Amino acid sequence: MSKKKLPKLIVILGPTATGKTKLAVALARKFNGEIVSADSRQVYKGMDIGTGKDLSEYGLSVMSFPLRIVVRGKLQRGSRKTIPRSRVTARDDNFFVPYHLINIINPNTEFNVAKHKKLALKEINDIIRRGKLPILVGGTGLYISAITDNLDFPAVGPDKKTRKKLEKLSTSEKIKLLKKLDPAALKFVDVRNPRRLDRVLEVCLAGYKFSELRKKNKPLFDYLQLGVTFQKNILDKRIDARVEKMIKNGLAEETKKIMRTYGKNTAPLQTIGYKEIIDFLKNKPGQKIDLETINLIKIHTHQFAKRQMTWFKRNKKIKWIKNKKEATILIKRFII
RNA sequence: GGGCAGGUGGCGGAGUGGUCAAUCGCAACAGACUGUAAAUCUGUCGCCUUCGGGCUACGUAGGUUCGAACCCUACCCUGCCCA
Repeated sequence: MSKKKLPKLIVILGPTATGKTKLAVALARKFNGEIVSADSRQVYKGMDIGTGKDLSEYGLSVMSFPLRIVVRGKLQRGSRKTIPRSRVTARDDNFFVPYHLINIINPNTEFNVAKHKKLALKEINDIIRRGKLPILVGGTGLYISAITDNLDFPAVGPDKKTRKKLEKLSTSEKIKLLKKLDPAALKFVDVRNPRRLDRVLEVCLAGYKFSELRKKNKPLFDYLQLGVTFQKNILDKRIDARVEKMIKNGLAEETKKIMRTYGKNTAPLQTIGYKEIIDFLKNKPGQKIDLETINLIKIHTHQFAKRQMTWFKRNKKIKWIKNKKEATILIKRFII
């Protein structure tokens, strides 16, 4: 019952290329909402094409207002005629929807779940304070879970020094060390995954027990999770079309630009779409992206979408919806 | 027409008489996931199975051998070179 007292939060999730943004924007318009992104890559400035940012989906900003006006139902571009303001109406199905946590940092800035959780919480609470409905939208399962499950992150952040030290140890030495520092963690930590093992040791070496720190807290929101997806073969086709579009829109140029300004080893460039292009350019600098590379991007995105679904599938609270109508019905019922 | 190289599991590609249902990579399928998560990692991967094993397989057809993907013969196909 106390759950009813919690502020309401809508979550729109699903694998890549399913039209989450479009749906979320439409729902935001309908329910007076604002969007908070839960996407680990769209936070980066300049990574637009490859992360499928599609900022135009959010509608007309105040700035672009004079360029697209509707007069008697007809759209006029850059009309030079002075139209009395009273006669100008923005297309009321296309007004701007505020979004948050997109384009917030440069690619050379470190980012992670804990940071995202902190920022997202702030944005969500601000939206609630403004009397609007927060809509969390994205495909990064962990980031969403951090908010909905109110994951408790250990006080120790990434530490370069300990990571350097750990580099020198072999896996078996690391396991031995963990056995000594936090034997309970051995039960659930995937020691074959170096990244996981290192992180756990990082926490333990800072004087904590990873097995005790890692827990879920009481929920902060009364949330409704809506999932959008497609049958695998259809989703793959959507992905393919999207990749083609990205290439046409200049993904290669975008990649080069980031490489130039931040260096090709910038962490966020380890993103599907960018990394394949970097590999290609390494072998054939200056050449036009070939079919093989485009195909690789498609395949890697298919695999990514599958991984996303693996994550979402075990979350039984997600209500998988087919369209905006179903979403609307569920939200109406939820926000009463 | 002649010479050379080669035909192996969905693809690439090892193997060159027994320990080969066949290393490995890719794809595919399934899964894990608490500070890199579009990342990272794990399992399965000829067919059947009561999980002991059984069956069919390395271009095709024969042969040698106790035993062949591996040796021999013929044929078919592919690539390169010479006509």
